[in-house]
Amino acid sequence: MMQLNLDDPRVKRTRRGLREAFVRLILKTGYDAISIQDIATEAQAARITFYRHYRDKEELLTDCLNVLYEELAARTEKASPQRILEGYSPVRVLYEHIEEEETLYRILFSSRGTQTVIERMRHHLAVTALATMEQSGRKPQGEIPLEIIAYHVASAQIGLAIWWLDQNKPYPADYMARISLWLTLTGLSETMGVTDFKPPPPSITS
Amino acid sequence: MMQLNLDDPRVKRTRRGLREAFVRLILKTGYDAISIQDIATEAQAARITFYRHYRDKEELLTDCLNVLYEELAARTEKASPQRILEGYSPVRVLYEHIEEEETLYRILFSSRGTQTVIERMRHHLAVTALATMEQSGRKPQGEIPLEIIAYHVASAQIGLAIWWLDQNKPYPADYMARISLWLTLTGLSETMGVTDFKPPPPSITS
DNA sequence: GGACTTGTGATACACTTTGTATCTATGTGA
DNA sequence: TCACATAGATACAAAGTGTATCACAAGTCC
Repeated sequence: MMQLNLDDPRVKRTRRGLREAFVRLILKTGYDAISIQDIATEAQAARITFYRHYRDKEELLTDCLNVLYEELAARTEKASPQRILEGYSPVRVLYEHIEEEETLYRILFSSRGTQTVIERMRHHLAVTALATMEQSGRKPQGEIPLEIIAYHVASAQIGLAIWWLDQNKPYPADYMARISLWLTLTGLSETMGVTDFKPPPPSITS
Repeated sequence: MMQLNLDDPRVKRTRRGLREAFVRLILKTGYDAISIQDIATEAQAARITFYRHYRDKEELLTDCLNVLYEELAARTEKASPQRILEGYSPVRVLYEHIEEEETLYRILFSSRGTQTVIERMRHHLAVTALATMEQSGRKPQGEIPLEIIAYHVASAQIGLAIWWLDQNKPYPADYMARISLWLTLTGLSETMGVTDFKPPPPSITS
């Protein structure tokens, strides 16, 4: 592909048009059903123009979603340790960003193919955790919905396992399983021996 | 598509052939590069045979990976609350299963398109968490690698956010952010008021 | 403003892939 | 062995892909 000058206003206009058209189409018909021609038509551009800018749909999608990563990364920078105390934790930044860019995040998170299986596994782990908690007959601090706790746990567990395999299993499976269980049970404060900072148990009102 | 008798040995043979051929090809060239013809050829079948069994690649992929979910779900059933004490936690089952079916899990977890962006976000959150922990100057219990803790936290946080959006935001973002932080810090034991059971801090030797 | 450069649009083409139809052959179970 | 369900071979229309060429329009620079 010949190099285009990304500062040229025509290039910027065209690319933005393609990105926006793509997002509209994904929301309307879903990723897989879209052809290059569809994107070009929706963006009121020639099909060949698409190929001048992107190799395929995948590349355009990445271009669309990269802004999310960059924005999030930039904002998270500012969430320094001290400011966590004031409520500026990276988690909060994440949630705020999702609210702002909800459309793009929906596309990002919308399960494509493989994802559905992971999703079902996570759901299963969550349901299992939920059952265990309900059987214990205890009530959570601050009336936190058990469902949330269950998905927190399941996400951490599946996610860590994915990381582990991705890293080519740098530790024994058995060791990982024990750590995973330990971390979900005791949390960071205990693990890191932090006693000075603890947020209040969250409630939906305060 | 006309219904096929899944008990017919010819059908079973054909489907297994297609599944196995597909897995081989994915590992060799990656999902996207594979055409239906490729799969049929690799499975030594006619292309039309593919269409008799699956609507498209996606459906075949799902068929390939469903066994993972079903196996995992079946095994997790057996991990009752009492047996967690003996080490039969759902997490352990997950890790063992991954070790057994490593090839399939690799395919399942291999990032397709959208996933890479989520992956980068998760990585960023992990790095942020890592930096915070390092700045604190504390050592974790039992010498747990900080990297693992970081990815545990990041996975839980991203995962819970995905769930939240998926459920159409049943709680305010602010509330979710506070819960997410609370859970990662304090863990299940404290949240659920469980004091009677705590596994020992994991070490790589024991 | 005028000349030059660069990006876009229109058209065309070869090629691949898809999804279906039709007919024949072969394996399966009663 | 016979009826039937499934697989293979071949063909075809339709859609999509990726590239080439040329004319035109929009930006840039003096």
